[in-house]
Amino acid sequence: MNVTIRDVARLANVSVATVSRVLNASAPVREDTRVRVLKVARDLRFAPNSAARTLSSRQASALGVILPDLYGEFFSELLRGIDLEAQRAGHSLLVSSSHHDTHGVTVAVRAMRGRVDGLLVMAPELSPAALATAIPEGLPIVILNAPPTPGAAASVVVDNMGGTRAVVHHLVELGHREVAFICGPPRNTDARARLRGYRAAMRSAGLTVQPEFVLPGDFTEDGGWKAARALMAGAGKRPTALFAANDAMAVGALLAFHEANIDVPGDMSIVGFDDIPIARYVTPSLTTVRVAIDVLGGRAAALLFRALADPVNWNETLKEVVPAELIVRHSCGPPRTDTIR
Amino acid sequence: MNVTIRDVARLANVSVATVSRVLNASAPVREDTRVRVLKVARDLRFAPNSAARTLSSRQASALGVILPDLYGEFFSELLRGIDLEAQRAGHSLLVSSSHHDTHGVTVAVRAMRGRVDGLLVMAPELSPAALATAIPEGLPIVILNAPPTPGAAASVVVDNMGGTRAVVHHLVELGHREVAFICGPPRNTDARARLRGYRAAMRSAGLTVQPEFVLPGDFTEDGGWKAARALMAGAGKRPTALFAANDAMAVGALLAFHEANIDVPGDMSIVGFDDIPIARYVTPSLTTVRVAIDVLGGRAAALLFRALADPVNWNETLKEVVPAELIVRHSCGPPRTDTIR
DNA sequence: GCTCCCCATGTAAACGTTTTCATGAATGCC
DNA sequence: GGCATTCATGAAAACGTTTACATGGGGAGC
Repeated sequence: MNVTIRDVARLANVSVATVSRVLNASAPVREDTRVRVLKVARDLRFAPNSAARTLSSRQASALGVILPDLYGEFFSELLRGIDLEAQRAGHSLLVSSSHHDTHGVTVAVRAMRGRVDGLLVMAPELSPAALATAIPEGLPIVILNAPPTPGAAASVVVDNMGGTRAVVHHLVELGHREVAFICGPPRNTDARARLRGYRAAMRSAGLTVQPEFVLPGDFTEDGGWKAARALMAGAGKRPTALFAANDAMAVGALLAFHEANIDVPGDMSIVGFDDIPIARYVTPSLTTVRVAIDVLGGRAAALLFRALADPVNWNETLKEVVPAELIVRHSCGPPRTDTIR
Repeated sequence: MNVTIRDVARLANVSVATVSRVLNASAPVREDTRVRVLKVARDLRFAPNSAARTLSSRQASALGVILPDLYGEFFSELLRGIDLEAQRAGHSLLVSSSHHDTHGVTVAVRAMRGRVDGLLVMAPELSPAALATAIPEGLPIVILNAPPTPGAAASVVVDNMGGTRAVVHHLVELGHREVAFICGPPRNTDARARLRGYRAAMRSAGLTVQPEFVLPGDFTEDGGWKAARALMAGAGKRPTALFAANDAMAVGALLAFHEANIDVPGDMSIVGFDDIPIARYVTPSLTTVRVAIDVLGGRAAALLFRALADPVNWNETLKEVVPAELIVRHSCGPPRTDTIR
């Protein structure tokens, strides 16, 4: 490397200890030596070596973020929320994505060992047990969108149940009886919770869910498009409303219906989930469930900082639920009555 | 921290050097001791401390990424491309965003000192000179979407000129004479290049640009929406086509016209720039300029790795241009003729 | 059977900080 | 004016690795 604290010390005629004290304000230093050291440091464009500092002080000033993917607005919003909170605390972000299986997560976690103070892990496709084996001891961890895992300091989850209930309620109030659902990836925790919520809400509304109205999906636009096509190709009765487990799929479905000249919301009502930024800009603007994704990320980071600040008490795992609120826009309406059709 | 290489060495009855050799395969080790060490390491769930390793080997196995922001699909795509390439090389990513001014970039760069092997910097609002003062010596740097900066190993830019030329050409061929333009942030390099490209292409098509048809914008959906509103509120003649400097603004404009019952592409043609994933899913699907944003990121990372592998030759700054290709979808058509109107 | 060499391993010195402990000077107290 | 106390500073030991160098043993070549 380049210029070290030794160089600064030598040129300022002090010991390295004093330089360190000046730079970190960790102990009182006489004013004149302070300015002298500062001047030399600036002249030399000295920047402390973070690796050495981390090693010595056992403080990395960095958070690790492990994500399953980076595709789409959901993750950029999440990351944005985390970054904002981390930056406020003067921490950097170590990001690692594309980890779908236990092995991938394990490797990513290992790579972060020693360079982060804590971990934010989102691994919606891993079972809590699998996740538990992947995470190291001795490092505070906050789990995103998954139930509290043994060994984790905290977890923050979205109120999928509340959100789905609100959606189904809204559709039923509009008069819909036949509501189809596009699932997310089969092993994704959020996706499963939303499917469960949909089923439960339908049941409690006294409606039955036709098996052919539950369509497979994968959280991508293309997946939503395909599901909508499958729905249209279906032989039986067509539903009057379609509930997609996330916004990306809802947007894809919107396109499929548009291509098929099926009017939304006239002939088909569509609802999404997440309220990604683009949701209000598609036509018709998407009725969806608002999850403040950036807030979700920020909350998680804040929880992690709390665990960091007070290392004693994170044996009691705490769980936070981020609210999910129905946002009514223009992609839903009453079902067209049969007489008109 | 927890278990160190010393613990492994002691339990395996070898020296720490041997453990290191086994774990890194950096020198031949007898097979039986190798498996013994490996077994102990696994039993102890040993994970080497990255900070120590970095300090000692002067190899961080990490790349720093400095971004102006994280909002929207552009950045998540960029990050995705970078992450993919970095992961292939076994490197982690240190991400820092929200740096709009020289000071912010300087701070971010300092925080990365010693924990990364190289830097990927996107600071489109900084002048090359300002950028030059912010970047440290001795660290390979690749600049994204900005001209080569003194001190940088390489830069990769988008072919803004080619892209804008193709757009204007396409519109002119359709018969448009009055093409408005929504600018990006005034100090953003890409935004400026696109504005320049638009003006140049209009001129070479023999068309004049009316001053009131050049609208301020900020690269956000809301900015595009506002610009479109301003256009509609304008007293004079209305253009027949609108070219937005990025997709997000085009999407916002689309909404504004939809709200005002102005048919796109019937009454107004719209073009964007970037081809973010959502572009094909809005209605009408957006004609735009495809910039493979993930490829852009991947390319930049690859360039950085090249500079890393061969530290001798990056005094000759190299520049790479990512092509920009017109993608015709459904948001453009011929202008409605006056007689019909 | 002697020498040479190679191979596996150990020893110890980096790497660049922070931090504990020691030291000496200056100050305050009686 | 001597003694306790505070205060600024320096010396040196961590922190957990990697790696240059040293060392010993065993096999090959004659």
